[in-house]
Amino acid sequence: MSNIRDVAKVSGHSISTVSRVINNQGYVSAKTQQDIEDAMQSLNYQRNDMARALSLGKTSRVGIVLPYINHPYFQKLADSIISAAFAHNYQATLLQSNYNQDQEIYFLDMLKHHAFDGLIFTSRSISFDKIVEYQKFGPITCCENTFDYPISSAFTDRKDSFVQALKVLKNSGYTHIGMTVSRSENTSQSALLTTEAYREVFGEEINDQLLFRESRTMFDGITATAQFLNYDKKLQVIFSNGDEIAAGAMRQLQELHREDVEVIGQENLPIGFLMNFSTIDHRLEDIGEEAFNLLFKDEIIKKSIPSKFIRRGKLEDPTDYEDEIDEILN
Amino acid sequence: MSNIRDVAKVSGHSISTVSRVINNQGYVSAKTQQDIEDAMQSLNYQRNDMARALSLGKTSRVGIVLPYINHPYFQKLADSIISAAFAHNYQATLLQSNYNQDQEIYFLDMLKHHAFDGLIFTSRSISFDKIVEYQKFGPITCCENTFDYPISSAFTDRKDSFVQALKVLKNSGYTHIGMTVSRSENTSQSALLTTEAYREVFGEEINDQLLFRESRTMFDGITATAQFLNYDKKLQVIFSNGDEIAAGAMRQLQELHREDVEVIGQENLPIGFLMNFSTIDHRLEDIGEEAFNLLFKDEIIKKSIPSKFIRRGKLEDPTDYEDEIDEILN
DNA sequence: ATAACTTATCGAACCGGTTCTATATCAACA
DNA sequence: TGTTGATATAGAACCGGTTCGATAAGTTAT
Repeated sequence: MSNIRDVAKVSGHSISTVSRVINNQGYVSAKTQQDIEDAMQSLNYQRNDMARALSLGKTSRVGIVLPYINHPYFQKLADSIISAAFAHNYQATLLQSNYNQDQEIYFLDMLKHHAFDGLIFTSRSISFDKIVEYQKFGPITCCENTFDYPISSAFTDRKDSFVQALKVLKNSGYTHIGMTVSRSENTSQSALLTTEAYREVFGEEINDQLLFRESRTMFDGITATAQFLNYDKKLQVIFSNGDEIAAGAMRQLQELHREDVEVIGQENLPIGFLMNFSTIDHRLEDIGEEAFNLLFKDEIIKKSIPSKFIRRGKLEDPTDYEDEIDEILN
Repeated sequence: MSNIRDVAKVSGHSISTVSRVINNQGYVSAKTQQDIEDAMQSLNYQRNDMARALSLGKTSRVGIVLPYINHPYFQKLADSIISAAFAHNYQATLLQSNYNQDQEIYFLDMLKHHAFDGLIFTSRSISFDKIVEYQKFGPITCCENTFDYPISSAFTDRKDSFVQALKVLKNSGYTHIGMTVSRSENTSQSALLTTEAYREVFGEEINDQLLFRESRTMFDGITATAQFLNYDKKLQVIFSNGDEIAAGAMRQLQELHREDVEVIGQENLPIGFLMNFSTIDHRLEDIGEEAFNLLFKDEIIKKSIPSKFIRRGKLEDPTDYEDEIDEILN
């Protein structure tokens, strides 16, 4: 494998001139250009991006930290980050943490070691303080509310969107509501926000029997549905923490011939359209794109993106079917 | 930012000795070790992985070329490659091609430019010859049959699995079958294999009205279903080219109250379980893992992985529910 | 006593780029 | 005719690691 020095030698020009030819930048005469191109050709020269990265102090790569790669929520978010990165000539690498703190710190160390130009946390288990501590090694943004911490972020106001959806339910006269929430120790506290929103709208704590914790997969949706119906035969709504959980709930309701129960999911995945349940669209496409764009801004910016309640089934709004299809396919 | 030379100077030892301490390898006395660690501490030294990569000639990264990031098939495949890579201390970067040949060549050029140690094609639009041409720049594997080309690969024998599934249908007395196939110009020719399998099992060409081409999303499943039923009211089976297409078909069948029609998907995604249709599991987890492992073998290896027909609905087999859940969740 | 190892360390070369500074030529301008 | 600015090129320093070869001291075996 030949390098820039070989090309310089063979072409009879200097290294810096060869560099200028490679980068097509600066003054080079037509003849010199030709000499050098001939030399590159005959030596079968290929530039080395590793050396380039070292010299420039820039990798053109960002890391995306996510707890689970095979989870629809994070897949959708990661997709939008990757697309935004690609549009700016950056490559993106997926880093699965399993919500393991050591693993997350390992990824932060990769930033410290210049393996990436920046890091995006879609979710995390470590504290914001830890992230702040690592900011001196490179830019970091989060896809969740970072409150008073000096960390750029793009996120939806989850509590607000929960309150809105619950108000729709309340106004429609629904009172028997079961809720599923994610891992309670999750630092993003979306579990906490869910119960807070319930309290705010209905003026009381949700009954513990109608709250299903640690919900993550469609099987949790199945289990939760069974639990709710076992406790309350008059159940009217299942408010779940994700479309895949909602899908599990839908299936279980069909199994038990309780299609009268309304289901609400989150994230607006295609399955919600297929199985015809309502969902809260947290605009992950926008969040991912923003999270990338904020990475290289000089100031700390926090961008709150409004979510959208998509009503289907009995809650259905008169909406344009074509629009909805476009929405789902992006 | 301090470097290894600074550490050497401050600690009063040589660069090579510092390097040995950093890598915890080779002879270093206890006192020297301490001196150097103190110096690293006081200088807040952090190693630079870019320089390391250049010096070692190894990036510890692989690229995964896939046409669409937000497609369940490729997501599942990419997940398994990323996991396998991570287990071997490699990072993986997703490279979306949109089946654009220039884009695919751009990714091959990245391999040439040492941006990756290897490249995995989950699917492609360029010819195998082009891939062979680039092998001199680094290892490349494919997730499809590479036939006589000297390219390592992990794949399922699709035609064989199609034949098997169709035989099950034939033996059960089904004859009115609609089929959806992917983009016809797809070099992986899975579209061609589908119609070949039909011919082999039923001894005749499939009726063109019962063949839906360019099928990719659940909306294609909806459209195809409408087309099939419009042509043949006695339709019994929809044999689709993916679970998301099958899901669209299921939804449309429900809409039209034609739940009597059986649907067969491919890939064994959770949605198949949720909506209760049969599917061909092409073992993407195994294919992805193998595709990574083959990357760094010295010889060309082609690994055919048997697929599995998962019967649900009217085709259901007595299977263990628990096992199935494990399967879906991995 | 000396050969043969093991342990410990250093210096220099190397990986392959980018970029700053210096130098030189030539044309245009006053 | 000297000054200025654009064009063209070279050389060296720099980015920050790894590693080979040389040297030397201490230990063990014969």
